[in-house]
Amino acid sequence: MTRPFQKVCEQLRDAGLRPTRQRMALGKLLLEGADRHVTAEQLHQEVIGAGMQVSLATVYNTLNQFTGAGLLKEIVVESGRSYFDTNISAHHHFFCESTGSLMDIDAESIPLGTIPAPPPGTEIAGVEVIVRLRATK
Amino acid sequence: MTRPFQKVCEQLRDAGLRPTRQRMALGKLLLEGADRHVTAEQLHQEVIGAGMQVSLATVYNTLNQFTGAGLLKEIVVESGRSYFDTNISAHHHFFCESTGSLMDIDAESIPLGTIPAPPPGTEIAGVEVIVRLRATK
DNA sequence: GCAAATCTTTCGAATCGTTCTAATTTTCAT
DNA sequence: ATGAAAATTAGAACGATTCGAAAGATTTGC
Repeated sequence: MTRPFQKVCEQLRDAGLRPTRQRMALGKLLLEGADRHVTAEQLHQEVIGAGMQVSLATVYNTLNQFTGAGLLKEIVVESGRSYFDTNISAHHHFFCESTGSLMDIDAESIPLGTIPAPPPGTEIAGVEVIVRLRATK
Repeated sequence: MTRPFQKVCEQLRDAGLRPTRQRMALGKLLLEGADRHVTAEQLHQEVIGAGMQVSLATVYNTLNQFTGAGLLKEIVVESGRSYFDTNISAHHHFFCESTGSLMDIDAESIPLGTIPAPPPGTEIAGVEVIVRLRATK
């Protein structure tokens, strides 16, 4: 039997992040199990609810570190709120403004034609498609 | 000779907005001339610099009203900062994270394949593509 | 093993962009 | 002109995020 959270631990080490108690706690919530979209506040509630002692500032720090290390993707769909996506493969999103919910769209589901050449001195870092939804009345 | 700002005035009336002094001042900056991307703070500086007396709160109110009336589009590319685009036709954007600058991409330049059907109870309100750029070193 | 050096976490305060509030001023139809 | 309705204002309030300094861990050299 392998140790339970060995994988998370390795992911952190590979990313150059020490496997501290709070990073492991957040890593367990984010890096195992199904893909999810979380805000810092949601994740803080969740980790507190699990009986772990982690400050909101550390949740922010950790989300930013994970994102910098490529373990998460940040998604910006509303000014004033950041979502973090545990699905780091290239893909797109539905965003429902009325409910604030995000849903993944596979990259292949929206074939993109050629992207225009970027301006001189820049290169393309990523292409994201957001399909905004409204509730039908 | 036609009166200079008649067109802006009509646009406001058509949108159901009274052509007040400050809305006219902002309308002149936004609704005539070339397409542009502005933040509330930038626009406030600009209108103040032009010698007009307009509060920041009014700039925010007006940007939101113009957006609601379809005279502007709001673009979200960074959490914590909203851009407003005077180009209201369907189109996409380059966004350079290092400089914070936005550039338009014609809708035809990025042909989108079929968009997956939206979840039940929702309909597509819009599709936006953001091509994120980084500076080449 | 142990202590020094380094990295992390923490909490509260600070900051940012934005919205709200209540009072004043402007606009428009009469 | 007059009065009702709408708009503007300054500043307070707000939520999300970041900062800063001190306290707490972890690693490294010995």
